[in-house]
Amino acid sequence: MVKISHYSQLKISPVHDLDDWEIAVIDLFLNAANSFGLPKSYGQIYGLLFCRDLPLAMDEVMELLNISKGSASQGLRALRQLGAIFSVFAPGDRKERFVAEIRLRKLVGGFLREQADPHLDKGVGRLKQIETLLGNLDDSDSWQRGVRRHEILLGWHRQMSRLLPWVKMVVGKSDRLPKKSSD
Amino acid sequence: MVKISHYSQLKISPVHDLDDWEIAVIDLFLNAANSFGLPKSYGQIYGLLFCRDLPLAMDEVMELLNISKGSASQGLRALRQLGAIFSVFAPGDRKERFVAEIRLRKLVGGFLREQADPHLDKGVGRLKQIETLLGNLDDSDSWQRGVRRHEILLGWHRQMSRLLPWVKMVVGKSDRLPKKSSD
DNA sequence: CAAGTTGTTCAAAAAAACTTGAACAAACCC
DNA sequence: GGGTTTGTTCAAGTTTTTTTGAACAACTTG
Repeated sequence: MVKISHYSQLKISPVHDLDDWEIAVIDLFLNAANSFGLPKSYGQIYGLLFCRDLPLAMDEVMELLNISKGSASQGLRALRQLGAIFSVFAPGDRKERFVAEIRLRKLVGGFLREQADPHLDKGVGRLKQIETLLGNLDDSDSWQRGVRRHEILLGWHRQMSRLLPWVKMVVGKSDRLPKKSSD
Repeated sequence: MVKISHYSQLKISPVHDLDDWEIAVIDLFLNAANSFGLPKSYGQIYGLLFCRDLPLAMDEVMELLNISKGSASQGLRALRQLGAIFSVFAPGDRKERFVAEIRLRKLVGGFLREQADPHLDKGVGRLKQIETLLGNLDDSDSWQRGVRRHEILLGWHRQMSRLLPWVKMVVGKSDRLPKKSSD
C-alpha cells in the first residue's frame, strides 16, 4: 500500500501552463542572466515573472520552471535585492508573491548599484594596498614603473566612477513605450 | 651520466622576477577579469603585461605566472582579439612578444564590441522568434500579454543600442593622465 | 632533412559555479 | 501542543567552465 508521504499532494499536475512565447522569453532571460554573470535560474525566474501580469508565489515559480525549492528561494531573494522584482502580499494570504520590475532604468540602476559599485569600492582598497607596497620600495626602475601604473589605475578608477552615474541617468530617459503614458 | 632531455635548458630559474606591487596589480586584474566574466588567467596575463614596459613573449608569461602553455596561448589570443593587448615583433627574432593596451577607451571599446554587441545582435533574432510564436496564436489573454511584453523588449533593445555608443564615446574623454600628453 | 624552436589544439583533469533536497526555523491555526 | 504552511540554509551532488600538458603542425636553420 502506498503511503502518501506527508499530506495529499493531489494536483492535476498543472505544470506547463507556459505558452510557447513565454518559454522563449524565459529562455531569452536565461541567456541574458548568463552573460551578466548571474545564475541561469535567476534569469528564468525573472523571465517568468516578466511574462505574467499577476504576482506568482514561490511554489508556483518552482512548479512552472521545474526548479528546486532552494533555487527558487535564493533566486527570488537575490532578484529582490537587485531591485529586479518585488513582493506583494495578498490581503489575508500568508504567501509572499512576486512581480517583475519592468522599468529598464530601475533594472540597470539596481544592477550597477549591487554589482558595479561594490567593485569600484573594493578597487579603492586595492589601490591603497599597491600604494603601500610601493612605499616599501626604494627608488628604482621597478618603483618608477609601479608609480606610473598606480597613477594610470587611479585615472581609470576616476573615469569609471564618473561613467556609472551617467549610465544610470541616460538609460530610460524615454523609457516606457510611446503609447500609454502609464508609470 | 645525465642526458639532458632535449637541449641544454640551462636557466638559473629566473622565475619570480615579480615585485610585490606587480603581484598585487596582477591579482587586481585577476579579480577584475572574473567580474567581467573572463577567465582568471586572462586577467593575470593582462595584469602582467600592464605592469611591464617591455614586451613579453609567451614563454616568459608562462614562467612568470606559472601557468600552462595552453592557458598562455589561449589567453594571449583572446586578449588580442579583445584589443586588450597587441603583439610586436623584435627584428630578427622569431618570437612574438606582447604589450598591454592601456588606453581605457580602447579597452572598453574592445570589450563592448566583442561581448555586448554580439548579444544585442542575438537579441534581434530572439525577438523575431518571439514575434513568430505570437503569430501562431489566436487573439487571447495570453496573446495580448505576449504582444505587450514583446513591445517592452523591443524598447529595451533600442535603449541599450543607444547606450553602448555613448559609453564608448564618454569613456576616456580625458583619458591619459594630466601630465605628459603622450599617446 | 634532422634537430630545434614557436605556437596551437584538444581530451582529460581540476576547479568553480550552480542546483538540489532534506533538515530546520518560524509562524499560523485549530 | 500537534499538525500544517511558508520559507531559509547548507552540505552534497551535478553541471559548467577553466586549466593542463602531451601531441601535433609549421617553420627555421645548420
